[in-house]
Amino acid sequence: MSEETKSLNFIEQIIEEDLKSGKYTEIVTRFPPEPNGYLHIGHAKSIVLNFGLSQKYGGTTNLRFDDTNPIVEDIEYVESIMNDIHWLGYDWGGKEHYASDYFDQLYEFAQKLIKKGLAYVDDSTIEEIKEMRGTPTKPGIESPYRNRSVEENLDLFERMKNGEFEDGSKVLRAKIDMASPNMHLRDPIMYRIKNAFHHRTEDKWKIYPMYDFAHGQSDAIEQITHSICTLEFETHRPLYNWFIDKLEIFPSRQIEFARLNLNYTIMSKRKLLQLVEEEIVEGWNDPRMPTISGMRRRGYTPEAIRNFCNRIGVAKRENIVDVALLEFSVREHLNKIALRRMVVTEPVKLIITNYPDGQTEWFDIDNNPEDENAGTRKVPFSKEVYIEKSDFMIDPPKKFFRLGPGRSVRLKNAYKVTCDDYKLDDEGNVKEIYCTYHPNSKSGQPDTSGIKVKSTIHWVNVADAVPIQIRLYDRLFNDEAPDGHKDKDFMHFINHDSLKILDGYGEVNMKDATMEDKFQFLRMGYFTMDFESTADELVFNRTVTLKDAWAKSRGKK
RNA sequence: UGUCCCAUAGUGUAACGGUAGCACUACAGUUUUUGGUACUGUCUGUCGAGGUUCAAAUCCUCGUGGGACAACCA
Repeated sequence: MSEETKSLNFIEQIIEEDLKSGKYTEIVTRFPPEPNGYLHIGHAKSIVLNFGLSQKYGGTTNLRFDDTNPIVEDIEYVESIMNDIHWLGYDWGGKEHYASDYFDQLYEFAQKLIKKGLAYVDDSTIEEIKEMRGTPTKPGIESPYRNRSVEENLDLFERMKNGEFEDGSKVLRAKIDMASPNMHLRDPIMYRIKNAFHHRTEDKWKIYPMYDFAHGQSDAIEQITHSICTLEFETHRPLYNWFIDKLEIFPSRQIEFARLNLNYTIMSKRKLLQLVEEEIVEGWNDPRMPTISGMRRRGYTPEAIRNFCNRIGVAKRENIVDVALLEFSVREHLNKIALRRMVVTEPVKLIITNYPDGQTEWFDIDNNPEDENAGTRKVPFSKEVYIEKSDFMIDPPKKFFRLGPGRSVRLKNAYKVTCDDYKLDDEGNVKEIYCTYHPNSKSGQPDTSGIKVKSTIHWVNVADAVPIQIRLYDRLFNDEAPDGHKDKDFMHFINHDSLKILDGYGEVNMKDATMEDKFQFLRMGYFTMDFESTADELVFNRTVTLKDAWAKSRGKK
């Protein structure tokens, strides 16, 4: 709430001016997805922007499905989209809108333009229209059908609607300027004939409006004050305004901002679909996908995604945001809410030779040192525990703080132990580690052992260890800009080691985990329970690693 | 040989004619029973050339670089 933190993006500035000048007393924004695919993190930016604006300034945000192309759209997508938006924490007042709700109104708008002599039916083929349009540097030429009479146009247009003509045989065009330097003003197509089944209007319509003759008009009908879209629609704006002007409808204002790009990530719906179809990933909700559903399954929280979207800002310049910022945003949130648990991902058995056979101690351990309200849990400890394979080295370098022959370490919340010996299996891997423990180093009590340790490691009691499948996800692409190469396809940069599955053990409390619970597996990262978990084996997805100075310094060598 | 948009540390984003700041990253250090967290510090920036002005990241001109536009897609 402090004054000095007030720094507005350019859209907020526009809105504040409109509010201050009295142009509007409250604002109406909209989020207008086409129901032809799943939402991804790029959509999240738009959602957070639009809903955030109406929350901040007072007003509403409509959810409107831009369903003007029945060929590619489906009810399945409208449901997933609504689900994702709700999960992100936004609500659209219970009633979603559809461009298809306005088809009758749009038809009347078109008739109005025809009557004004500003629209005409064109019988040219798709190729002819393309040919006559010219190029950005060469003016187009006018269609021979351009000067039909109002009566003829009205009649033809009605017959188009009635289904008298074949797909592609006619279109309705706005009569503007075939020589305009803006291609979108060269008599843009308003309606095309499609004998297709629409998921909502079913067989009612044989003609469907194009984006340019549906979007702005829908905005006007809903009295959207600020219609926020991405940069590629910039050149559509003159047409958007032309229709408002000629139709004399509510003057929504289109404002464009730069879409989100993330390094090591692709955002194109088409390419994401390819990953799904070629089974590079398991589906739209694969935890490696940048889709909302994928990130949810990966363990991201709505808060983290919202914070990320607010942090990246809104501007008009092209940008490529570092995924590190996304990862920071989840860690930041998960650090505060995730319960700590001890889970060993690559188990090696550690046997405490001087610990009494058959004895078990139960320690009270904090669920989350960052949150005193998180309470404690009881964790058993006895003679045999599992520790992480990577926490022991036969011949450790001097910067290695963990266990090795003759070295000591603290078992988290338990005792300090000193390694006396180890045993290898047939392949030369460490199979068992033998230690003595120091009873007077018991956690929570004055430590009189005199033993110095350089690190504390996590462990899991063997007797009641819970088998856990651990899915470690890495980035899907090895290249920072997988779709930014002219000579190489993005598929060339697929990281084929993006999923590693391990079978580990969790402390006894892991039995109580339920779907989508968030944990920090101590020293390993943040994890969430996957819906593929069964009674026999719990499955956990790694959302993100902890920052790991040790791993990083090793990686450099 | 078009029209439109854009240009600030490595990345993202502020500064609206008056001290170039914030976050992330990277690197150092302090604390730590997580090599986590927290905290401290360091490195690094106004695309170029002119002009206007007491004063320019900001306004103007010209360059340079990047992007969008030629679906009966959105």
